[in-house]
Amino acid sequence: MIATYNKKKAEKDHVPALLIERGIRPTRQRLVLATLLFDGMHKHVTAEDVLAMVRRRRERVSLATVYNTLHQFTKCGLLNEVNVDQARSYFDTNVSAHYHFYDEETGKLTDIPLDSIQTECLPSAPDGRLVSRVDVTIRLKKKEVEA
Amino acid sequence: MIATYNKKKAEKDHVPALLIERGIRPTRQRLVLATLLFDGMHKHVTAEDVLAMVRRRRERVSLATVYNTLHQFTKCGLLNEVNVDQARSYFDTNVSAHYHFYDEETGKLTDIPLDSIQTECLPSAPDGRLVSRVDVTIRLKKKEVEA
DNA sequence: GTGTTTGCAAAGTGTTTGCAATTTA
DNA sequence: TAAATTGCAAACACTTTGCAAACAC
Repeated sequence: MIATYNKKKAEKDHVPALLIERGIRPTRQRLVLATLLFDGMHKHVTAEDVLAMVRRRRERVSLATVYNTLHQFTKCGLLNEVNVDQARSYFDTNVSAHYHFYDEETGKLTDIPLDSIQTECLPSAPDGRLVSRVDVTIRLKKKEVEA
Repeated sequence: MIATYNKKKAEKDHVPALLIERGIRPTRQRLVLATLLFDGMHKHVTAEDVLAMVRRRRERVSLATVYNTLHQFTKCGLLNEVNVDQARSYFDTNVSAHYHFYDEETGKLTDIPLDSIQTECLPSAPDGRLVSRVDVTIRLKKKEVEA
């Protein structure tokens, strides 16, 4: 959460560079999405969220392109996909190691800084596998008791 | 994983009791599913997996009923839903506290006993919320390097 | 110019639902 | 028999795909 991030400069320099240095062509659509997503604030977004942000800015990117681009950004490490709800995909602009609160009622995701959790004693990966990622999700429910 | 579980006895006594004591009517379909799922071996299944098991046994339960029943069983604590892949829902017959390896290539889930992981220092739930569950998934990829 | 990317609409996937017929207690 | 449950098929929500037009280098 870098509150005093210079957004204008980010748009002019960092964003195209971000794509180019990962071998992604900085097309108009990709720049729109990268500018919206990588503004210095961490976000958890769905494809529909992104489309809504695009339209709020009076830009035009199709839903198909939003999906394609989110997956490209994920593949090259600019985004993380978060699996908490089978019904929809969340993408996290915070790609550093951290975990999540997931509010089952509202569907809201919140970051938990890594140092709040102790994860030294993780078992090692079996046979010919490598650990790709460790996902920790603390699912939250209403305080009212019910099962 | 209770290898020497007496399946015949389970079918005759435990399975209907399992449903009745949770206020679920032991209909033919529910008994078929409960018998398949709660045979003493822990399983990670999708709705399609369950339907395939049903047919292998020459039983008849519709896909809609499989879904309804899996959700009922989940609601009353007989199953746990596992969120690892946005494309499909997995249900876990092991409802005790434990975590998972998820093989991103094969889609296979494997249990990790709780004591392999150290989770004392979890942050507490915010505001008016309670922790519903803590999900820990260690995602595995092929050993071959590729980002 | 040439290969890449886009947008649309159509297809696909897993899941849920409406409702008449069936089953359970 | 009254209420709950089932099965089918249609509806659904989200996501992916095929392909012609537009674009980037």
